[in-house]
Amino acid sequence: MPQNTLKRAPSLRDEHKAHTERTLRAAALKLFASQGYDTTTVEEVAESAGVSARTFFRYFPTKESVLYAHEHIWFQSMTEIYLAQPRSRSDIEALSATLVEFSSDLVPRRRSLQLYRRALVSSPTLRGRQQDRHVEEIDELAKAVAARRGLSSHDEGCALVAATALLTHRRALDAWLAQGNLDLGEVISEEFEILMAQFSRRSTAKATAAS
Amino acid sequence: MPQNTLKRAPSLRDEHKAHTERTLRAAALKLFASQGYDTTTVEEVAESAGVSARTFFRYFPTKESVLYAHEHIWFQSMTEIYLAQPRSRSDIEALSATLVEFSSDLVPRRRSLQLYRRALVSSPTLRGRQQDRHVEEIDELAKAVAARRGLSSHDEGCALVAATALLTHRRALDAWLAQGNLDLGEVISEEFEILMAQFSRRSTAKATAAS
DNA sequence: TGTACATCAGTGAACGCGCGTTCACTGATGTAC
DNA sequence: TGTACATCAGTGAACGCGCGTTCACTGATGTAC
Repeated sequence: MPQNTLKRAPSLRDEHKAHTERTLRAAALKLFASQGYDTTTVEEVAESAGVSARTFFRYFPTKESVLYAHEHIWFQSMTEIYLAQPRSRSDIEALSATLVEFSSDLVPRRRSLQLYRRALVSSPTLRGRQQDRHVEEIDELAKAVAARRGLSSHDEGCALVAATALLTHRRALDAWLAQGNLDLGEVISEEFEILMAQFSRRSTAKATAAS
Repeated sequence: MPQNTLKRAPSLRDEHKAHTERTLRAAALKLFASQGYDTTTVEEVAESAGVSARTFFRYFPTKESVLYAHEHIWFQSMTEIYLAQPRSRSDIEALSATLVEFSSDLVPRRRSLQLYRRALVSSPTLRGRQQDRHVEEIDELAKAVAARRGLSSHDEGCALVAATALLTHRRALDAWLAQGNLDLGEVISEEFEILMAQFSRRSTAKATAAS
């Protein structure tokens, strides 16, 4: 009973297990990206990782789940950065700054993000799950915005700001993944500039009229 | 060969066919909403419509497709309303007005929209497809925004405006469907007010500081 | 260090399930005369 | 109006496919002594 599961030297078995899991994840990501998610069978992924299909399901309850790990961690740390932004910044400015700051965590993961993106394009099912994560993220971020504003619960305004910011972030991310050698921080920053410019249209309209 | 498929008095056969299709659509929507999409089989839908499963696939190539018909029409007519907005309005204002104006087309469809919403909640697959339609809509709307601005092709600004507006519209629609007796036009109008208020945060911040 | 037993990662085979297809057919509706 | 044939909506049965589960097993790693 005093099984001591908390800390233990990683035994040979444990290491082997971890290795199998990593290999399966890598094989899945690679195949899903290159062949398409729906057209790749679990059988193929398992084979490519050198194990049987049966073993795949010992590691992952579903075909999808092989793609998702520690997705919540990044979001939590992003929220912390947001709440540490100086009060002088507006919500949108603070969000922009947060996401720019956070971009350094994303840059090293570029290759995996690209593969994941490709898998996403290939499969409506996957896009459904992605959509669900977005909804969760909007909700969490809305709470953070509310907290920064000193509200006890998040109102529609907070939700709209959160949703718009994440939308903008995603577009920036897509552009960065699609193009060659861009600085992610800059891309995000510019994307937010464009967004904000849309809401001071009147001045732009004037400028157009004046020209 | 002169088959004359264009116009013809709807024969008994044709009417029967149309009736079967409508019955299948209605049965599917009802069952998907009440039992969940993924947990309802094509078999059940067919049975509920009084035909065999085999017949279902004569009408619809996939289980999903039973839910979708004339989705493109509404969007096109919305675009027309948008382009007819007075030039004095900013893009966002024009979009808000357009969607408010268009809401009268949505009100009579409330019941079906509600059922569809419920089906959507039950299934990631369906949300994936929904997401895809959103992407298409953003793209089409972005073109309209570009046209109104006098641009030949749509830039990132147009896309962001379109995406944000549709996001706002969807949130308003959700609220309207969830709640009791609201006026859809008003809900949309208010939602856009809230959105625009988020981007003049500085004044709000001042107000907060002054209090 | 060595032996005996326990645990547990990995496996093969068979199965259930629901989507979607293929084949061969029935019977009602439509059409030609 | 009536008869003979053509068309076509609907069907049952069998099948392929891939996800995910269940069962009974093997063999390597870990542990107790």
